[in-house]
Amino acid sequence: MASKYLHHENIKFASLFPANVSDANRRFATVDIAPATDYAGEDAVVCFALYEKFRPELDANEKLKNLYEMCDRPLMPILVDMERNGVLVNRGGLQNLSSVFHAQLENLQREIWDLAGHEFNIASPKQLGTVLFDELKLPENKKRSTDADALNALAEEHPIIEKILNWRSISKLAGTYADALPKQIATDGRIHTTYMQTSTNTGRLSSRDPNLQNIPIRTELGTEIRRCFVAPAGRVLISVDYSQIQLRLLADVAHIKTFCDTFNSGADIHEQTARKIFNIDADTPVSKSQRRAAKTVNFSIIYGISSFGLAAQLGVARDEAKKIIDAYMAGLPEIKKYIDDTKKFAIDNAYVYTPWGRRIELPEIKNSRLRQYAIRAAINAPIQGFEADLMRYAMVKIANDIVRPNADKIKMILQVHDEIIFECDASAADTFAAQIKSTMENITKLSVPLVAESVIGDKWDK
DNA sequence: CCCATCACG
DNA sequence: ACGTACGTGATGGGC
Repeated sequence: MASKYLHHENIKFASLFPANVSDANRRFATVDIAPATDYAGEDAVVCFALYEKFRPELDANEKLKNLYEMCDRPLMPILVDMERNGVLVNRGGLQNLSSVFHAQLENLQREIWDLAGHEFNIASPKQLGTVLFDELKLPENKKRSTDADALNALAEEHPIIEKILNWRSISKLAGTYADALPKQIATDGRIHTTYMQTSTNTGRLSSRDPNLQNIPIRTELGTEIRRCFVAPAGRVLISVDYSQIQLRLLADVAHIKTFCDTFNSGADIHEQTARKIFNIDADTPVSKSQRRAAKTVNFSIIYGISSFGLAAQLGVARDEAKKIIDAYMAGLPEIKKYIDDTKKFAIDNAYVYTPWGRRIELPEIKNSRLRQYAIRAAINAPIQGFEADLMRYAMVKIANDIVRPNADKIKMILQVHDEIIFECDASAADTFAAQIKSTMENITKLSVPLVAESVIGDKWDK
């Protein structure tokens, strides 16, 4: 297959004609790619200033059209540029990791087979289930699941569990990244993903062939994969990400006074939440485990809470989780109102809006079997969708104001939902990083500050 | 081809 | 009584 970045027309079609895009979205594909400088001028600022005030006299279709003109259409040529730019990859680094991973997998496999008493395919959930539940007689869960949650619950039961978990995680890193990514490196030494602008329900982008929005970071070994994404000699990578953006947007969208106060004062939102749900006074320190639990609770709100789900996530009894939720809701009445109002709107209309007018369809809310799922999606959609609106507009503004006028010094190369990554001349990195951070923080004015953090390095390992 | 699993935000 | 956290994409197993 020819390198797609050499074929401009193919990139355009890859970006705009995703195979699975609905007919309703195919109109996007008919738009000519035009220079982004044609869009998002003063009109856009006025337009979004109106959105921020939720002006009821603005017609919803007019808002949607404006959002398209300001955020979605001008983003197309920017995504084309990002796909053409690609990201430089350290092929040798990935190959070294691959060798290390496969050696570790061999050793772990031998140990696992010894403990099981025979050879079997560890990657097969069916065969693994037979070994764990039938032969070793470990306690079964209801679906005989062998996923990480299920295995962690069995960790004390048998030494084989820890080794399987370890094998699984290394197998993932090897198969999906260390082995697969080198095959995607083009003749210029770079990986050129394809960004999908119309494949998510919320307005986020997605990335495929390969997906560069799920490069590992959460484990030490995973970070080694990420460190293989590099800058050429004399250049650096700048990563700028929004800090806790979804919780900030929830605070704004749902008008949660105490959240707004916390963010405006610069205090730690998860620590404040811990004080509320565990009733800790201002003079007593919040423990790490209390803060971690509070963080889980805050996220559970964004995703649509249930005491059962929270109990599973926190590893506590269901009535304990219910007590935590009750304490939380009692201290933050606006959250209950936001959830109730959003739920009612979604059930009545089968869609919800973001503050900037992006309309997110929820047809499954009419299906009694899928309704609960759709209600949780409805609670999350205005927040995740608003994040997407802000990111799209930030990308348009940064492309217009910073990247295009300095195309010889800086390129936008990646986007990962709340983060944008640039490659630029090392000598100019500090200046550009400050400009980008400022553009992102001032992309709109909300009742909470938006905070962005930048990291500069010769590798992508913020 | 679907499913289970797991990488990311 | 029921099921039970939002949004994605890639992989290998197994029918």
